[in-house]
Amino acid sequence: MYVTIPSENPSAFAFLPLCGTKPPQSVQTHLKPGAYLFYEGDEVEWLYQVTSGVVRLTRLLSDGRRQVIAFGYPGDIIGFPAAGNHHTDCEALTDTHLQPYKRSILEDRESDPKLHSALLHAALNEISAMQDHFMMLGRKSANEKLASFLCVLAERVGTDAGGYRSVKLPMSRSDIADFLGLTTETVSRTFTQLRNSKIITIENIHTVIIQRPTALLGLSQGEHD
Amino acid sequence: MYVTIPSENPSAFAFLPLCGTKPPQSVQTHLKPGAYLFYEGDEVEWLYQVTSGVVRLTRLLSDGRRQVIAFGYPGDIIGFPAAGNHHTDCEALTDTHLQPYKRSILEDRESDPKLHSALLHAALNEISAMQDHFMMLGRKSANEKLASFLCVLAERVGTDAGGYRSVKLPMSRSDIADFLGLTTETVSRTFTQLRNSKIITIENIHTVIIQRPTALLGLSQGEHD
DNA sequence: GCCTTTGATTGACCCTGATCAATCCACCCC
DNA sequence: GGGGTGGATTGATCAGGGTCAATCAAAGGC
Repeated sequence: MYVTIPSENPSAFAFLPLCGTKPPQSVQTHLKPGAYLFYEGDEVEWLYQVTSGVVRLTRLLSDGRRQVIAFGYPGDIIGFPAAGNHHTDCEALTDTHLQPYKRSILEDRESDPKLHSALLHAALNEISAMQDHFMMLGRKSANEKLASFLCVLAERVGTDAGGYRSVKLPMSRSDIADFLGLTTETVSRTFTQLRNSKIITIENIHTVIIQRPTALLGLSQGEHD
Repeated sequence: MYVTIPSENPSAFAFLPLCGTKPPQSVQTHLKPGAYLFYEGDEVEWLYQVTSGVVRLTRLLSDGRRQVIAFGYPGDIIGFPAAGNHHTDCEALTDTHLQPYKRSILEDRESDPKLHSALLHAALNEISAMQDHFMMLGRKSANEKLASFLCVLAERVGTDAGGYRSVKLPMSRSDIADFLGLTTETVSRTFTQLRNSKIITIENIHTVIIQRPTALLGLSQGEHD
Protein backbone atom coordinates (compact mmCIF):
# COMPACT_ATOMS: atom_id res chain seq x y z
CA MET A 1 0.00 0.00 0.00
CA TYR A 2 1.35 3.31 -0.98
CA VAL A 3 -0.09 6.73 -0.83
CA THR A 4 -0.89 7.73 -4.36
CA ILE A 5 -2.82 10.54 -5.86
CA PRO A 6 -6.25 8.97 -5.98
CA SER A 7 -6.78 7.82 -9.53
CA GLU A 8 -9.82 8.32 -11.70
CA ASN A 9 -9.98 4.59 -11.96
CA PRO A 10 -10.48 2.93 -8.60
CA SER A 11 -10.76 -0.46 -10.21
CA ALA A 12 -7.05 -0.29 -10.98
CA PHE A 13 -6.56 -0.98 -7.29
CA ALA A 14 -9.05 -3.78 -7.07
CA PHE A 15 -7.88 -7.14 -5.99
CA LEU A 16 -6.71 -9.11 -8.99
CA PRO A 17 -5.32 -12.59 -8.42
CA LEU A 18 -2.26 -13.28 -10.49
CA CYS A 19 -3.02 -15.75 -13.17
CA GLY A 20 -0.20 -17.99 -14.27
CA THR A 21 -0.33 -20.58 -16.98
CA LYS A 22 0.21 -23.31 -14.42
CA PRO A 23 -1.68 -23.94 -11.18
CA PRO A 24 0.00 -22.43 -8.09
CA GLN A 25 2.83 -24.64 -6.90
CA SER A 26 2.22 -23.99 -3.25
CA VAL A 27 -0.81 -23.78 -0.99
CA GLN A 28 -1.76 -20.59 0.76
CA THR A 29 0.18 -19.45 3.80
CA HIS A 30 -1.61 -18.25 6.89
CA LEU A 31 -0.29 -15.78 9.47
CA LYS A 32 -1.74 -14.75 12.80
CA PRO A 33 -1.51 -11.11 13.94
CA GLY A 34 2.02 -10.34 15.11
CA ALA A 35 3.59 -13.22 13.20
CA TYR A 36 6.56 -12.40 10.97
CA LEU A 37 6.72 -13.64 7.40
CA PHE A 38 10.37 -12.70 6.88
CA TYR A 39 13.10 -10.45 8.22
CA GLU A 40 15.49 -8.02 6.58
CA GLY A 41 18.48 -9.96 5.30
CA ASP A 42 16.65 -13.27 4.90
CA GLU A 43 17.19 -14.97 1.60
CA VAL A 44 14.21 -14.61 -0.70
CA GLU A 45 12.71 -17.96 -1.59
CA TRP A 46 9.16 -16.85 -2.23
CA LEU A 47 7.24 -13.81 -3.31
CA TYR A 48 3.76 -13.49 -1.86
CA GLN A 49 0.49 -12.03 -2.94
CA VAL A 50 -1.69 -10.96 -0.04
CA THR A 51 -5.07 -12.60 -0.52
CA SER A 52 -6.68 -11.42 2.72
CA GLY A 53 -5.56 -9.42 5.74
CA VAL A 54 -2.89 -6.74 6.06
CA VAL A 55 0.88 -6.94 6.55
CA ARG A 56 3.41 -4.27 7.43
CA LEU A 57 6.83 -3.87 5.80
CA THR A 58 9.41 -2.05 7.93
CA ARG A 59 13.03 -1.07 7.96
CA LEU A 60 15.08 -0.23 11.02
CA LEU A 61 17.98 2.14 11.58
CA SER A 62 20.69 0.94 13.97
CA ASP A 63 19.55 3.43 16.63
CA GLY A 64 16.01 2.11 16.55
CA ARG A 65 14.38 4.66 14.29
CA ARG A 66 11.88 2.88 12.12
CA GLN A 67 10.34 3.52 8.74
CA VAL A 68 7.23 1.69 7.61
CA ILE A 69 7.90 1.12 3.92
CA ALA A 70 4.42 -0.09 3.04
CA PHE A 71 1.28 -1.80 4.20
CA GLY A 72 0.44 -4.86 2.14
CA TYR A 73 -3.26 -5.15 1.31
CA PRO A 74 -5.07 -7.86 -0.66
CA GLY A 75 -3.75 -7.88 -4.20
CA ASP A 76 -0.33 -6.52 -3.29
CA ILE A 77 2.81 -8.48 -4.13
CA ILE A 78 5.45 -8.39 -1.44
CA GLY A 79 8.94 -9.75 -1.04
CA PHE A 80 10.77 -8.54 -4.14
CA PRO A 81 14.41 -9.46 -3.72
CA ALA A 82 17.44 -7.22 -4.11
CA ALA A 83 20.65 -9.17 -4.50
CA GLY A 84 18.63 -12.22 -3.44
CA ASN A 85 17.66 -10.93 -0.01
CA HIS A 86 14.70 -9.34 1.72
CA HIS A 87 15.36 -5.74 2.57
CA THR A 88 12.48 -5.22 5.02
CA ASP A 89 10.85 -7.04 7.90
CA CYS A 90 7.32 -8.23 7.26
CA GLU A 91 4.78 -8.65 10.07
CA ALA A 92 1.09 -9.53 9.86
CA LEU A 93 -1.24 -6.93 11.40
CA THR A 94 -4.34 -9.11 11.12
CA ASP A 95 -5.10 -12.69 10.24
CA THR A 96 -3.52 -12.87 6.83
CA HIS A 97 -3.59 -15.30 3.95
CA LEU A 98 -0.90 -15.23 1.31
CA GLN A 99 -0.32 -17.01 -1.96
CA PRO A 100 3.38 -17.83 -2.32
CA TYR A 101 5.12 -17.81 -5.69
CA LYS A 102 8.55 -19.24 -6.23
CA ARG A 103 11.19 -16.54 -6.61
CA SER A 104 12.45 -18.39 -9.65
CA ILE A 105 9.31 -17.40 -11.54
CA LEU A 106 10.50 -13.80 -11.36
CA GLU A 107 14.07 -14.51 -12.32
CA ASP A 108 13.81 -17.47 -14.61
CA ARG A 109 11.51 -16.58 -17.46
CA GLU A 110 10.89 -20.09 -18.64
CA SER A 111 8.98 -21.67 -15.78
CA ASP A 112 5.75 -19.67 -16.11
CA PRO A 113 5.85 -16.81 -18.64
CA LYS A 114 2.46 -15.37 -17.79
CA LEU A 115 3.15 -15.24 -14.08
CA HIS A 116 6.65 -13.91 -14.74
CA SER A 117 5.14 -11.02 -16.64
CA ALA A 118 2.53 -10.36 -13.93
CA LEU A 119 5.22 -10.19 -11.23
CA LEU A 120 7.35 -7.89 -13.38
CA HIS A 121 4.47 -5.47 -13.80
CA ALA A 122 3.81 -5.59 -10.08
CA ALA A 123 7.43 -4.54 -9.55
CA LEU A 124 7.14 -1.68 -12.04
CA ASN A 125 3.93 -0.44 -10.42
CA GLU A 126 5.64 -0.58 -7.07
CA ILE A 127 8.38 1.73 -8.31
CA SER A 128 5.80 4.25 -9.44
CA ALA A 129 3.82 4.00 -6.22
CA MET A 130 6.94 4.51 -4.13
CA GLN A 131 7.57 7.78 -5.95
CA ASP A 132 4.27 9.15 -4.66
CA HIS A 133 5.36 8.14 -1.21
CA PHE A 134 8.58 10.14 -1.74
CA MET A 135 6.61 13.25 -2.48
CA MET A 136 4.58 12.70 0.64
CA LEU A 137 7.54 12.08 2.95
CA GLY A 138 9.63 14.88 1.56
CA ARG A 139 7.23 17.64 0.78
CA LYS A 140 3.93 17.34 2.65
CA SER A 141 2.86 18.71 6.03
CA ALA A 142 1.48 16.56 8.82
CA ASN A 143 -2.18 17.02 7.94
CA GLU A 144 -1.53 16.67 4.23
CA LYS A 145 0.20 13.39 5.02
CA LEU A 146 -2.60 12.00 7.15
CA ALA A 147 -5.27 13.23 4.72
CA SER A 148 -3.44 11.57 1.82
CA PHE A 149 -3.16 8.37 3.79
CA LEU A 150 -6.87 8.29 4.60
CA CYS A 151 -7.85 9.17 1.02
CA VAL A 152 -5.87 6.29 -0.40
CA LEU A 153 -7.19 3.84 2.16
CA ALA A 154 -10.75 5.05 1.63
CA GLU A 155 -10.47 4.50 -2.07
CA ARG A 156 -8.74 1.19 -1.84
CA VAL A 157 -10.32 -0.56 1.10
CA GLY A 158 -13.09 1.74 2.27
CA THR A 159 -16.55 0.29 2.73
CA ASP A 160 -19.93 1.92 2.61
CA ALA A 161 -21.41 2.97 5.96
CA GLY A 162 -24.78 4.67 5.64
CA GLY A 163 -23.76 6.75 2.65
CA TYR A 164 -20.38 7.60 4.11
CA ARG A 165 -17.09 5.85 3.56
CA SER A 166 -15.79 3.82 6.48
CA VAL A 167 -12.10 2.97 6.72
CA LYS A 168 -10.63 0.24 8.91
CA LEU A 169 -7.18 0.99 10.29
CA PRO A 170 -5.68 -2.31 11.43
CA MET A 171 -2.34 -0.67 12.20
CA SER A 172 -1.40 1.24 15.36
CA ARG A 173 -0.93 5.01 15.55
CA SER A 174 2.81 4.50 15.69
CA ASP A 175 2.69 2.36 12.54
CA ILE A 176 0.93 5.24 10.81
CA ALA A 177 3.47 7.67 12.24
CA ASP A 178 6.39 5.59 11.00
CA PHE A 179 4.76 5.31 7.59
CA LEU A 180 4.22 9.07 7.29
CA GLY A 181 7.47 10.21 8.91
CA LEU A 182 5.78 11.68 12.00
CA THR A 183 5.48 10.86 15.71
CA THR A 184 2.51 9.11 17.29
CA GLU A 185 1.66 12.29 19.15
CA THR A 186 1.43 14.27 15.93
CA VAL A 187 -0.66 11.57 14.27
CA SER A 188 -2.99 11.60 17.25
CA ARG A 189 -3.29 15.39 17.27
CA THR A 190 -3.91 15.44 13.53
CA PHE A 191 -6.70 12.88 13.86
CA THR A 192 -8.22 15.12 16.53
CA GLN A 193 -7.99 18.16 14.23
CA LEU A 194 -9.71 16.28 11.42
CA ARG A 195 -12.43 15.23 13.85
CA ASN A 196 -12.85 18.76 15.23
CA SER A 197 -13.25 20.16 11.73
CA LYS A 198 -15.92 17.50 11.13
CA ILE A 199 -14.07 15.98 8.20
CA ILE A 200 -13.99 12.59 9.86
CA THR A 201 -15.57 10.87 12.82
CA ILE A 202 -13.60 8.35 14.82
CA GLU A 203 -15.89 5.42 15.43
CA ASN A 204 -13.24 3.61 17.40
CA ILE A 205 -9.47 3.52 17.36
CA HIS A 206 -9.43 1.26 14.35
CA THR A 207 -12.32 2.72 12.34
CA VAL A 208 -12.86 6.20 10.93
CA ILE A 209 -15.80 7.47 8.90
CA ILE A 210 -15.11 10.06 6.26
CA GLN A 211 -17.79 12.74 6.56
CA ARG A 212 -16.47 15.22 4.02
CA PRO A 213 -14.45 13.38 1.39
CA THR A 214 -14.00 16.47 -0.78
CA ALA A 215 -12.55 18.43 2.12
CA LEU A 216 -10.24 15.53 2.94
CA LEU A 217 -9.07 15.29 -0.66
CA GLY A 218 -8.50 19.06 -0.72
CA LEU A 219 -6.41 18.85 2.44
CA SER A 220 -4.37 16.00 1.01
CA GLN A 221 -3.48 18.21 -1.94
CA GLY A 222 -2.43 21.18 0.11
CA GLU A 223 -5.53 23.32 0.54
CA HIS A 224 -5.48 24.99 3.93
CA ASP A 225 -8.07 24.20 6.62
CA MET B 1 21.27 7.55 -7.60
CA TYR B 2 19.80 6.86 -4.27
CA VAL B 3 21.11 7.43 -0.84
CA THR B 4 21.96 4.06 0.57
CA ILE B 5 23.79 2.88 3.60
CA PRO B 6 27.29 2.70 2.19
CA SER B 7 27.96 -0.91 1.39
CA GLU B 8 31.00 -2.98 2.21
CA ASN B 9 31.36 -3.59 -1.47
CA PRO B 10 31.83 -0.39 -3.43
CA SER B 11 32.31 -2.29 -6.65
CA ALA B 12 28.63 -3.16 -6.56
CA PHE B 13 28.07 0.42 -7.63
CA ALA B 14 30.63 0.47 -10.37
CA PHE B 15 29.52 1.19 -13.88
CA LEU B 16 28.51 -2.01 -15.58
CA PRO B 17 27.24 -1.81 -19.15
CA LEU B 18 24.26 -4.05 -19.74
CA CYS B 19 25.21 -6.92 -21.92
CA GLY B 20 22.51 -8.30 -24.15
CA THR B 21 22.80 -11.23 -26.48
CA LYS B 22 22.27 -8.94 -29.43
CA PRO B 23 24.09 -5.71 -30.30
CA PRO B 24 22.25 -2.57 -29.13
CA GLN B 25 19.48 -1.68 -31.52
CA SER B 26 19.96 2.05 -31.22
CA VAL B 27 22.91 4.42 -31.14
CA GLN B 28 23.69 6.50 -28.08
CA THR B 29 21.61 9.55 -27.31
CA HIS B 30 23.28 12.80 -26.34
CA LEU B 31 21.79 15.54 -24.16
CA LYS B 32 23.12 19.00 -23.41
CA PRO B 33 22.73 20.47 -19.89
CA GLY B 34 19.15 21.60 -19.35
CA ALA B 35 17.73 19.38 -22.08
CA TYR B 36 14.80 17.16 -21.15
CA LEU B 37 14.77 13.49 -22.06
CA PHE B 38 11.11 12.93 -21.18
CA TYR B 39 8.27 14.38 -19.17
CA GLU B 40 5.85 12.89 -16.67
CA GLY B 41 2.97 11.36 -18.56
CA ASP B 42 4.92 10.70 -21.77
CA GLU B 43 4.53 7.25 -23.17
CA VAL B 44 7.56 5.08 -22.50
CA GLU B 45 9.21 3.92 -25.69
CA TRP B 46 12.73 3.49 -24.42
CA LEU B 47 14.57 2.76 -21.23
CA TYR B 48 17.99 4.35 -20.95
CA GLN B 49 21.25 3.52 -19.30
CA VAL B 50 23.30 6.57 -18.44
CA THR B 51 26.76 6.05 -19.92
CA SER B 52 28.21 9.44 -19.01
CA GLY B 53 26.95 12.59 -17.33
CA VAL B 54 24.18 13.06 -14.78
CA VAL B 55 20.42 13.42 -15.14
CA ARG B 56 17.78 14.47 -12.63
CA LEU B 57 14.39 12.78 -12.19
CA THR B 58 11.70 14.98 -10.65
CA ARG B 59 8.05 14.99 -9.79
CA LEU B 60 5.88 18.05 -9.29
CA LEU B 61 2.89 18.72 -7.08
CA SER B 62 0.15 20.90 -8.57
CA ASP B 63 1.14 23.81 -6.32
CA GLY B 64 4.74 23.74 -7.52
CA ARG B 65 6.34 21.78 -4.72
CA ARG B 66 8.96 19.53 -6.21
CA GLN B 67 10.56 16.25 -5.22
CA VAL B 68 13.76 15.07 -6.84
CA ILE B 69 13.21 11.33 -7.08
CA ALA B 70 16.74 10.45 -8.10
CA PHE B 71 19.91 11.54 -9.81
CA GLY B 72 20.90 9.25 -12.65
CA TYR B 73 24.63 8.49 -12.74
CA PRO B 74 26.60 6.35 -15.20
CA GLY B 75 25.37 2.77 -14.93
CA ASP B 76 21.88 3.70 -13.77
CA ILE B 77 18.84 2.58 -15.72
CA ILE B 78 16.11 5.19 -15.97
CA GLY B 79 12.66 5.35 -17.48
CA PHE B 80 10.90 2.32 -16.03
CA PRO B 81 7.27 2.54 -17.10
CA ALA B 82 4.18 2.26 -14.93
CA ALA B 83 1.05 1.60 -16.94
CA GLY B 84 3.13 2.43 -20.00
CA ASN B 85 3.98 6.00 -19.00
CA HIS B 86 6.82 7.95 -17.49
CA HIS B 87 6.03 9.12 -14.00
CA THR B 88 8.81 11.69 -13.64
CA ASP B 89 10.42 14.45 -15.67
CA CYS B 90 14.00 13.81 -16.69
CA GLU B 91 16.49 16.64 -17.28
CA ALA B 92 20.20 16.47 -18.03
CA LEU B 93 22.40 18.31 -15.50
CA THR B 94 25.57 17.92 -17.55
CA ASP B 95 26.48 16.75 -21.01
CA THR B 96 25.00 13.29 -20.92
CA HIS B 97 25.23 10.20 -23.08
CA LEU B 98 22.61 7.50 -22.83
CA GLN B 99 22.20 4.06 -24.31
CA PRO B 100 18.54 3.49 -25.21
CA TYR B 101 16.90 0.09 -24.92
CA LYS B 102 13.53 -0.69 -26.39
CA ARG B 103 10.81 -0.90 -23.76
CA SER B 104 9.70 -4.14 -25.38
CA ILE B 105 12.87 -5.82 -24.12
CA LEU B 106 11.55 -5.36 -20.60
CA GLU B 107 8.03 -6.49 -21.32
CA ASP B 108 8.47 -9.01 -24.08
CA ARG B 109 10.76 -11.75 -22.89
CA GLU B 110 11.61 -13.19 -26.26
CA SER B 111 13.51 -10.40 -27.97
CA ASP B 112 16.66 -10.46 -25.84
CA PRO B 113 16.55 -12.71 -22.78
CA LYS B 114 19.84 -11.63 -21.30
CA LEU B 115 19.02 -7.93 -21.53
CA HIS B 116 15.51 -8.59 -20.27
CA SER B 117 16.98 -10.16 -17.17
CA ALA B 118 19.48 -7.32 -16.68
CA LEU B 119 16.71 -4.71 -16.85
CA LEU B 120 14.57 -6.70 -14.44
CA HIS B 121 17.37 -6.81 -11.91
CA ALA B 122 17.93 -3.10 -12.34
CA ALA B 123 14.25 -2.58 -11.47
CA LEU B 124 14.52 -4.79 -8.38
CA ASN B 125 17.63 -2.97 -7.20
CA GLU B 126 15.83 0.31 -7.69
CA ILE B 127 13.05 -0.81 -5.35
CA SER B 128 15.59 -1.62 -2.68
CA ALA B 129 17.49 1.62 -3.17
CA MET B 130 14.30 3.65 -2.93
CA GLN B 131 13.63 2.12 0.46
CA ASP B 132 16.83 3.65 1.80
CA HIS B 133 15.67 6.95 0.44
CA PHE B 134 12.40 6.49 2.38
CA MET B 135 14.28 6.10 5.61
CA MET B 136 16.23 9.23 4.84
CA LEU B 137 13.25 11.37 3.93
CA GLY B 138 11.09 10.16 6.79
CA ARG B 139 13.44 9.73 9.67
CA LYS B 140 16.70 11.66 9.30
CA SER B 141 17.63 15.19 10.38
CA ALA B 142 19.00 17.83 8.02
CA ASN B 143 22.66 17.11 8.67
CA GLU B 144 22.12 13.36 8.65
CA LYS B 145 20.48 13.79 5.26
CA LEU B 146 23.27 15.86 3.77
CA ALA B 147 25.96 13.65 5.30
CA SER B 148 24.26 10.55 3.85
CA PHE B 149 24.03 12.22 0.49
CA LEU B 150 27.72 13.11 0.44
CA CYS B 151 28.77 9.66 1.67
CA VAL B 152 26.92 7.92 -1.12
CA LEU B 153 28.26 10.29 -3.76
CA ALA B 154 31.79 9.97 -2.39
CA GLU B 155 31.62 6.22 -2.59
CA ARG B 156 30.00 6.09 -5.97
CA VAL B 157 31.56 8.91 -7.93
CA GLY B 158 34.21 10.37 -5.67
CA THR B 159 37.71 10.80 -7.06
CA ASP B 160 41.04 10.93 -5.31
CA ALA B 161 42.39 14.42 -4.55
CA GLY B 162 45.71 14.35 -2.73
CA GLY B 163 44.70 11.52 -0.43
CA TYR B 164 41.26 12.96 0.19
CA ARG B 165 38.04 12.16 -1.59
CA SER B 166 36.73 14.83 -3.93
CA VAL B 167 33.07 14.90 -4.90
CA LYS B 168 31.62 16.79 -7.86
CA LEU B 169 28.10 18.12 -7.37
CA PRO B 170 26.68 18.91 -10.80
CA MET B 171 23.26 19.72 -9.33
CA SER B 172 22.17 23.01 -7.75
CA ARG B 173 21.57 23.53 -4.03
CA SER B 174 17.85 23.51 -4.66
CA ASP B 175 18.13 20.18 -6.49
CA ILE B 176 19.85 18.78 -3.42
CA ALA B 177 17.18 20.36 -1.21
CA ASP B 178 14.36 18.82 -3.24
CA PHE B 179 16.11 15.46 -3.15
CA LEU B 180 16.52 15.53 0.63
CA GLY B 181 13.20 17.14 1.51
CA LEU B 182 14.76 20.40 2.74
CA THR B 183 14.98 24.04 1.61
CA THR B 184 17.97 25.53 -0.21
CA GLU B 185 18.68 27.71 2.81
CA THR B 186 18.91 24.70 5.09
CA VAL B 187 21.14 22.85 2.62
CA SER B 188 23.40 25.89 2.43
CA ARG B 189 23.58 26.28 6.21
CA THR B 190 24.29 22.58 6.63
CA PHE B 191 27.15 22.76 4.13
CA THR B 192 28.53 25.67 6.14
CA GLN B 193 28.25 23.66 9.37
CA LEU B 194 30.12 20.73 7.83
CA ARG B 195 32.81 23.12 6.62
CA ASN B 196 33.09 24.84 10.02
CA SER B 197 33.53 21.50 11.76
CA LYS B 198 36.30 20.74 9.26
CA ILE B 199 34.58 17.62 7.96
CA ILE B 200 34.55 18.95 4.42
CA THR B 201 36.11 21.80 2.49
CA ILE B 202 34.16 23.50 -0.27
CA GLU B 203 36.53 23.89 -3.17
CA ASN B 204 33.88 25.60 -5.22
CA ILE B 205 30.11 25.45 -5.42
CA HIS B 206 30.24 22.25 -7.40
CA THR B 207 33.12 20.48 -5.67
CA VAL B 208 33.59 19.41 -2.07
CA ILE B 209 36.54 17.59 -0.53
CA ILE B 210 35.86 15.18 2.29
CA GLN B 211 38.44 15.82 4.99
CA ARG B 212 37.12 13.48 7.66
CA PRO B 213 35.23 10.61 6.02
CA THR B 214 34.73 8.75 9.29
CA ALA B 215 33.15 11.77 10.93
CA LEU B 216 30.91 12.24 7.90
CA LEU B 217 29.83 8.60 7.97
CA GLY B 218 29.17 8.88 11.70
CA LEU B 219 27.00 11.95 11.14
CA SER B 220 25.09 10.18 8.39
CA GLN B 221 24.19 7.43 10.82
CA GLY B 222 23.01 9.73 13.57
CA GLU B 223 26.05 10.37 15.75
CA HIS B 224 25.93 13.90 17.11
CA ASP B 225 28.67 16.38 16.14
C1' DG C 1 -14.75 -7.55 39.19
C1' DC C 2 -10.42 -5.33 39.86
C1' DC C 3 -5.79 -4.51 38.61
C1' DT C 4 -2.21 -4.15 35.33
C1' DT C 5 -0.56 -3.17 30.97
C1' DT C 6 -0.20 -0.92 26.75
C1' DG C 7 -1.42 2.26 23.46
C1' DA C 8 -3.86 6.75 22.61
C1' DT C 9 -4.67 11.34 23.76
C1' DT C 10 -3.73 15.80 25.53
C1' DG C 11 -0.85 19.49 27.46
C1' DA C 12 3.36 22.41 27.99
C1' DC C 13 7.38 23.62 26.12
C1' DC C 14 11.22 23.66 22.96
C1' DC C 15 14.01 23.13 18.79
C1' DT C 16 14.83 22.25 14.10
C1' DG C 17 14.15 23.78 9.94
C1' DA C 18 10.99 27.02 7.18
C1' DT C 19 10.18 31.70 5.86
C1' DC C 20 11.25 36.31 4.65
C1' DA C 21 14.76 39.35 3.55
C1' DA C 22 19.25 41.19 2.72
C1' DT C 23 23.62 40.71 0.76
C1' DC C 24 27.16 38.20 -1.74
C1' DC C 25 29.36 36.12 -5.58
C1' DA C 26 30.28 33.93 -9.97
C1' DC C 27 29.33 34.20 -14.46
C1' DC C 28 27.73 36.44 -18.72
C1' DC C 29 26.90 39.82 -21.94
C1' DC C 30 27.70 43.93 -23.94
C1' DG D 1 35.58 46.72 -17.35
C1' DG D 2 30.83 47.60 -15.70
C1' DG D 3 26.51 46.23 -14.98
C1' DG D 4 23.15 42.73 -14.76
C1' DT D 5 21.37 38.28 -13.34
C1' DG D 6 20.51 34.09 -10.91
C1' DG D 7 22.03 31.12 -7.56
C1' DA D 8 24.24 30.83 -2.91
C1' DT D 9 24.94 32.42 1.56
C1' DT D 10 23.80 34.58 5.82
C1' DG D 11 20.73 36.76 9.18
C1' DA D 12 16.41 37.38 11.89
C1' DT D 13 12.28 35.54 13.06
C1' DC D 14 8.61 32.20 13.29
C1' DA D 15 5.95 27.98 13.47
C1' DG D 16 5.24 23.12 12.75
C1' DG D 17 6.08 19.31 14.73
C1' DG D 18 9.16 16.94 18.20
C1' DT D 19 9.96 15.89 23.14
C1' DC D 20 8.75 15.06 27.71
C1' DA D 21 5.22 14.15 30.78
C1' DA D 22 0.59 13.41 32.60
C1' DT D 23 -3.75 11.32 31.98
C1' DC D 24 -7.05 8.39 29.80
C1' DA D 25 -9.09 4.22 28.00
C1' DA D 26 -9.48 -0.27 26.22
C1' DA D 27 -8.00 -5.04 26.69
C1' DG D 28 -6.34 -8.87 29.13
C1' DG D 29 -5.06 -11.55 33.40
C1' DC D 30 -6.04 -13.31 37.76
